[in-house]
Amino acid sequence: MFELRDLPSREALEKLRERYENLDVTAVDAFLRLLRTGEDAAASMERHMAAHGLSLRRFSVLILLARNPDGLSPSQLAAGTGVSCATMTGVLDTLERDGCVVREHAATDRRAVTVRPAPEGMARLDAVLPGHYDRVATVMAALSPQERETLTALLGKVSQGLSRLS
Amino acid sequence: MFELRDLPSREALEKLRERYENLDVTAVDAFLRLLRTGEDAAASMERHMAAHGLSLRRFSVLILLARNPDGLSPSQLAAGTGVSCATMTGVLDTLERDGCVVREHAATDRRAVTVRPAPEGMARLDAVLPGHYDRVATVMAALSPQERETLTALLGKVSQGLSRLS
DNA sequence: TCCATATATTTCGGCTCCTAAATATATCCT
DNA sequence: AGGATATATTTAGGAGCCGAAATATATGGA
Repeated sequence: MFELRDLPSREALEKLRERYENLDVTAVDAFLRLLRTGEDAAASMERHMAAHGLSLRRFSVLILLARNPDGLSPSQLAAGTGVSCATMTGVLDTLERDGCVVREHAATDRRAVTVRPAPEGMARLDAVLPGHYDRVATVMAALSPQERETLTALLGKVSQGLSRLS
Repeated sequence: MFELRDLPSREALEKLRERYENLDVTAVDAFLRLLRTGEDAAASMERHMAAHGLSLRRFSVLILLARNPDGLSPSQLAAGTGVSCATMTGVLDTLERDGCVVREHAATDRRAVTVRPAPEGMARLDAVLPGHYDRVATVMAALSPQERETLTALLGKVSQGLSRLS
């Protein structure tokens, strides 16, 4: 048993290639490592957020609202954090229940809603951010400044590659 | 509005540092790029899997079972794919309902369950894998073999950094 | 004006994810 | 043997995720 959580070895991938000849070993290796590391990074952030009554998604919403104190619409927040409008409804329900945001009907367009930050939301952000930046610094301490630049650039190329799929 | 989905610019991060002096700009930049790319890669895979009646998690379970035709326990599958046992129960419910796996009580230990692959599960794997490997190759075509090695190595360092957090 | 079409948000049903608690079975110690 | 403890899995309850359908409101043209 060795796939995914324990990433497959090069030899295992070579063997799989006998069955699936279009399998590109170095490509799959890097891709699985990316999936795994991204998942672990997100899980680690999620744990820190949970200690302060937030989730990664609610945190992202509050970050956006901190920069836009006049409020944003649910659809802007959905686009800004990468989820569907239907999902954002549920996230905002939780944030509103906890007193982190306020929903108001927009003055001009009665279909639209304006979501504004509430003091509790900004307080949670202030409570969670210093520790968050500490943790990021700790994780990235394993890489030199030059290596961080390289990593950022290579991930950018992967993002470009992903956009070619659609 | 620019955070997270549109990653913040270097200037925006410099500005944030006035407020949070422990913010390490190159670290946060690389970390956010990692979160974003990992999420996009997973979402892209998820879409491909969905076209064949699978999810990323159910796919991972089937991959593990393909290499272990004699079956694995729910807890082994949970550990192998990185979720809790409680979550694995639900994943297996779906897979069993769809005829992709079979659950049997273990002969020796009546608490334990053995999950075995069923023909439908292996058929779905065969249907999904060639296209999957094609997609991975397409995404990674943006990187040279040398760059892929570098990316894998750098992500490995990030994983090490993550393990220092706990 | 009034209807068709477009837009903003929510609701609904299904899957996934978690922790904590419940259930069933093993095992170890006296 | 019998009871405490440990292990394997499931259940319960809450959050988040989606696409599709429902609801409410705007807007543009006949």
